Amino acid sequence: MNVEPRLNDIISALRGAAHRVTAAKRAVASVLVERSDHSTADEITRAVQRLRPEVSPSTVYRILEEFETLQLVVHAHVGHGATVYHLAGTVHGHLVCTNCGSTIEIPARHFDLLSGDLMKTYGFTLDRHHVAIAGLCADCAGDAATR
Amino acid sequence: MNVEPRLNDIISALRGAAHRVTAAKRAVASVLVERSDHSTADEITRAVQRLRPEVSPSTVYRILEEFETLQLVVHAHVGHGATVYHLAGTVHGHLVCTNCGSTIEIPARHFDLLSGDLMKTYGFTLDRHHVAIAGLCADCAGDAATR
DNA sequence: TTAGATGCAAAGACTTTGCGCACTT
DNA sequence: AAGTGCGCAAAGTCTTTGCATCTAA
Repeated sequence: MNVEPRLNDIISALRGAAHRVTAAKRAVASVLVERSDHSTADEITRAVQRLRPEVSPSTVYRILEEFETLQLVVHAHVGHGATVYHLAGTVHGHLVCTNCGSTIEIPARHFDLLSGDLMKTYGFTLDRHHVAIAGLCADCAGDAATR
Repeated sequence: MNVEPRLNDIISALRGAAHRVTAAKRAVASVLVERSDHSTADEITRAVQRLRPEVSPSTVYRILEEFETLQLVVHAHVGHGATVYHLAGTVHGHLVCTNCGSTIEIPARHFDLLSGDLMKTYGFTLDRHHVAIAGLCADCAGDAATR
């Protein structure tokens, strides 16, 4: 018992919002729960299709969008690649290496200072769920230095 | 005399790197110089075509890529939309409102603390040119509060 | 002269949309 | 029974690529 609760939370949220609970939604939800990391719509689709081969990509997109409006899921844009999705609740930022493409998740508290600064200076409300910072990861920076 | 210098700088950089100087590159360069703000490839293409209608979008993409490798231009990904490009030299970050889509340019110094923090904690080298922070601009945050 | 650049058109990657049938409620 | 959700296929947006031609050096 460690993934079940979240799955049921999602189902409950759907019912609570008077949205229908379908096989496709269950499958997407279970995939999101079992993959704690970020996934592209394509990765999610392929994982869902292992459970239910008939589910189409467009359905996955529609379900992800629905889950986002219910605040069950958040997405982020990490550089060139496709949009990535993950369950809400684990609020964090992303460091994306522009060289090797790897993504590091970091706790939201790293953005506390910046957040306050931007609010004070520009009245801008930073969205901690959605932050993606580009740069070089330690490995790639090292490579560059050695090269 | 205020746009000429930068245009010539670009031409010089091309020559210095033994790259060819063509009409299309001149047109892209002059468009980049006259638009100090960010532009998508499509906007740049349309502006270029006002000068030289025969220039194709693919050429613009290729030229932008070339200019990036020469560090004359940098790009950033601002949320859902297309990649935006601007001349290098004005190092800054971007605040992108997820509600109205507006972009605010902010000086790189806002990222100094975060940058040091990420380096210390993760060995991650933040790319100040490329940072796009999502959130709500002052107007949209106000609207949300009022609504 | 000749390597590199361009224009055009086609292909690609990712995402959205239209439509009729199926399934949840 | 009623209406939402789904699968499929087509369209859309942004970007890249192949190829024959043209051009800067």
